[in-house]
Amino acid sequence: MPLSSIVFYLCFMKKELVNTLRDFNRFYTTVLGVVNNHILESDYSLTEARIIYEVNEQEGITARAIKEKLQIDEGYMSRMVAKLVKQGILKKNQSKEDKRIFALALTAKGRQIAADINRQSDEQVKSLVKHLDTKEREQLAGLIMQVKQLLEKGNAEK
Amino acid sequence: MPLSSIVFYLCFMKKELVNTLRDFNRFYTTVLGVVNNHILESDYSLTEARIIYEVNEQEGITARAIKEKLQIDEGYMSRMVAKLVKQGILKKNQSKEDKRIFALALTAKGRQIAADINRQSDEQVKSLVKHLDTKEREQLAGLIMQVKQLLEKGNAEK
DNA sequence: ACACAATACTTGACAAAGGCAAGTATTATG
DNA sequence: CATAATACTTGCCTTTGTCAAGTATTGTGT
Repeated sequence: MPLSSIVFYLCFMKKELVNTLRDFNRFYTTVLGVVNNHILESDYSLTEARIIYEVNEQEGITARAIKEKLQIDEGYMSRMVAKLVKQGILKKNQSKEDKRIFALALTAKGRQIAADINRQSDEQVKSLVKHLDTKEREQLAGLIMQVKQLLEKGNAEK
Repeated sequence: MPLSSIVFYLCFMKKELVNTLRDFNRFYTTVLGVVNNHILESDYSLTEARIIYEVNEQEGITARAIKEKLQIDEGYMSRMVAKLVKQGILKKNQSKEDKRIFALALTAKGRQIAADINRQSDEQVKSLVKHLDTKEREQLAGLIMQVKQLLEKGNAEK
C-alpha cells in the first residue's frame, strides 16, 4: 500500500466530501488564476483565448453555442466576436437557411494565434507539473480524468 | 476491473498529461465560474468571500499574507480590506511591535456573514455532486485530495 | 396568411474588477 | 545615520462583465 493511499485514507476519515471539494475549489481557483494570467501575457484575455480555442476545436460553431458552453453573457459574447472579427482573427459566415445564425471560423491569422496560445498554455501547464516524475504524471492524468468524469456524470457539461 | 478504470485506461493511451490537464482546466474554469457566480448571489464578490474565508480560518492574518496566498494585487487588496472594514465585517489591529502591520479579524457581524457564505458554498458544492452515490462520493473525495497533493508537491502553495 | 412568440444576435449605458505606479509611514541594515 | 526594504495606501486608468432594450429573422397556432 503506497504512502499516498495511506495519507489519503487518514485524511478522508476526518473530512466530508463537501469540505474536501471546497478546499479543492479554493486551491484550484488560485491555480487557474495563475495559469490564466500567464496565458494573458499574450495579447489575448482569458475569455478571448477560450473563444478562439472553441472555434478552433469546432469550426462553424455559433456564438450562442460558445456562450452557453463557456457561460458568457450574451452581450459580452457579441462584443468579443465583433472585436475578434475586427482584428482579423475570426470570420462570420451567415447561414443561408437562417439569417440569424453565423457560423464562426478562424482566419489563417486566427489559426496562427490559436497555435500560439496553445503553445503558451502547454508551457504553463508543463511548469505546473515540472516537479513530477513519469509515474506521478501518469497518476495525475488518471486522477483528473476520473474527477472530470464523476463531475460530468450528472451535470451534463460536455 | 470497474468500467471507469477501463475508460480511464483507454483514454490515457491516447492523451498526454498536458492535454489532459488543459482539458481539465478548461472544464474546471467553467465549473468554478458557475459555483462562484452563485456564491456571488450573496452580496459579496468572489474575492471578498475569499478574503473573509481566510480571515475566518486564521484570525490575525495580515493583508500581505492573504494577498500572497490568493494572488491578489496589493492595491486592490488594500481597497477590499478598507471596504470590508467600512461595512463592519473586518477589523484591523495595528501591531505594537511593528506599526506597519495590521492583524485582521472578523467582527461578530463578519463571523455571521462568513457562516452565511460557508452555508451557501456548501449548497453550491452539494449540488455539484448531488447525482453521485455514496461510493462515488468517497471516490471523488479521494481523487481530488490526491490531485491536490500531487500539484502542491513542488509548487509550494499552501 | 397573419398576429405573436421565440430565437440569434446587437447595442447603449453602466458598474464591477483589477492593474500599475507613485506615495506614506515604519522598520531593518550596512 | 543614510539607505533600503517592508506594509500598506491612493490616484488613475483599463478591462471585464452585466442588464436591459432593440433589430432582424424564423417558428407557431389559428
